[in-house]
Amino acid sequence: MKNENLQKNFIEEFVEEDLQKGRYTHVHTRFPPEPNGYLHIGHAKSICLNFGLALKYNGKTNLRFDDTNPVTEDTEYVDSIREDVRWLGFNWDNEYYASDYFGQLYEWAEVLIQKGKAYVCELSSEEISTMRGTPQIPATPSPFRERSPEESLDLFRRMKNGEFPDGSKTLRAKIDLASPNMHMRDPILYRIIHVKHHRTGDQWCIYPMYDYAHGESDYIEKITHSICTLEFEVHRPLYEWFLASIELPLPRPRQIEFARLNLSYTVMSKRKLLQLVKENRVNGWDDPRMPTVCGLRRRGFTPESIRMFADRIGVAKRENVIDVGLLEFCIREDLNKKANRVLGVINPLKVVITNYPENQVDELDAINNPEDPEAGSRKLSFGRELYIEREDFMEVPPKGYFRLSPGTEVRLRYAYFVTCTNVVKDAQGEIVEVHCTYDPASKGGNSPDGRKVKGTIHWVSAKHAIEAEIRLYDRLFMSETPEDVEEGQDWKDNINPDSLKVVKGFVEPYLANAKSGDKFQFERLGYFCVDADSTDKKLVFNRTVTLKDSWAKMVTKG
RNA sequence: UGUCUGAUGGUGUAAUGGUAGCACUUGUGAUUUUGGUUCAUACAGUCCAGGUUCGAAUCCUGGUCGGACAACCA
Repeated sequence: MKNENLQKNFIEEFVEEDLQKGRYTHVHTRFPPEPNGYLHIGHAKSICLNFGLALKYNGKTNLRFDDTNPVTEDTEYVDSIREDVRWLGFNWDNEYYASDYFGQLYEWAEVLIQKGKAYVCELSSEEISTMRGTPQIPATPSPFRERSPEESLDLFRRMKNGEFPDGSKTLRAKIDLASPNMHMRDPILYRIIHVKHHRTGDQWCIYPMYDYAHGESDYIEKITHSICTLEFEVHRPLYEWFLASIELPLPRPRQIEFARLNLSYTVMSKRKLLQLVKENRVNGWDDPRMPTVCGLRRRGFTPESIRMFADRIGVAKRENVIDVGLLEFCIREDLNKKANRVLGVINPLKVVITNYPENQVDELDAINNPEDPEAGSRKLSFGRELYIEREDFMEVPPKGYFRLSPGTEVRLRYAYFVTCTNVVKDAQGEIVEVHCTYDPASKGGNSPDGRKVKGTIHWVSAKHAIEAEIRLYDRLFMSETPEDVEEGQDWKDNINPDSLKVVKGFVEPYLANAKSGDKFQFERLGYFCVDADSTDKKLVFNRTVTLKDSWAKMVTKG
């Protein structure tokens, strides 16, 4: 941890240099989501970066909603974004909306027109597009390009006043039609959209484009470092052109780009995530298989684990694909220290302890968390009839199998040594019950004669256990790179049909009062959390992640 | 076949002209009342070719390969 903090990423180096050279006297960042979708783990990287920078350099961070397109945006998203950022553990210094600046942005647009740096264009979007040229061939000038500032100003004011229909006119910057950077070929600043805005209502019918609005919003908020993803690198000259052309006094914000997060076995684009939701491939944005912040939260991830993840993946400019295993590592790492251990059986097999008295019940001590002495201990009830994991019994065990099989002795965790004496099968030959004898002297899990057993397995008392629904989640995609597909194939062909299995299991009574969001380690199985669907009558658990399983690995390797 | 940008173990990320390090993954071993945790240990890397230099991952030249960009989206 100490080393990681000493190690500076390239953005921190820029920041320190800027501070040292006196370009800025402080650090002020912003996280600028568009309220048209839910935040995902990629946004979380950006959030940790922006807020982390402010934390590290004693600066500030704004939450700014980039709401310049009323067609796709909604307050529903504003609320979820706020909740997610807060949940991740960050508090913004100011909450702003690009729409707060529509007045100022409009005034500056007039300034640009007056300076002869912008004009009202009456070309349709198709015409603009075909006249834009290609990277090698320059654009052909709009016939309206040389129109006088006075005429443009008049038209622009009338655009604002709602005199023209959608799409009939735009305000364009007058830059460089031959620029190899397509963004400099007279980009659009304003378009006409007669749509109610989620905050400004019907006050405006012209809306600024991202390139124009973003940098000026940064300037208004006195942002020093405007951090964004790599695809905006090409936009930087434009970002700077606007600031310079309006002749805004220094200091101006500095845009710095970093490589967005890609995760193996995951799709991250908003469009694709929306499609998964719309087509019911998942159960909503907060489906525990989704890489959304709300999905991860429901899956049982902690804010700490996500911050740790953001910390470990680092920040750089090169394209990257992070192994989703790292995210799994982070949640295990965090939950290993925090989650209380419990016994739960998700694929039950009945066990009868034949030499255990019919109505006897033992109360046994169980440690809540060996990693945390403060967590204390609890009592476990033991009875004649139990459930164990079906995988923990094999009639014909392979070499190296430490668990229960005919004639072998294992430890029931915190309880007794038991030896399998008999197997009961149904007509189909399926094992329905296993009979064991127990050694009363081994109470608690140790034999006074010092004899050892290789295996320790978990169990629940049939009489005391609570039934629960267990949702076993696996990766949503079978392919490491779901978007890479053969001709004629679709990324959705890579969806894992077994990404969710719902089973009926049994858990110890200790969990009767568990609340939505509570997290536990089911010993030897994994980390589980109580799902929001859980009720007093019916417990529902989500499997967040399995434990590392070196036996399973050995088996698959053969 | 334009512009911008990048290239370090399997995956990420450091080293800013001076011993290529860290994490995850993987292998092996120890400990263990979770085949978990923890601990130890091992494998494995500078895209290529030239040049500058006592010395190059780092600087220069030329290649190669990857990514982004031609929405009235952000």
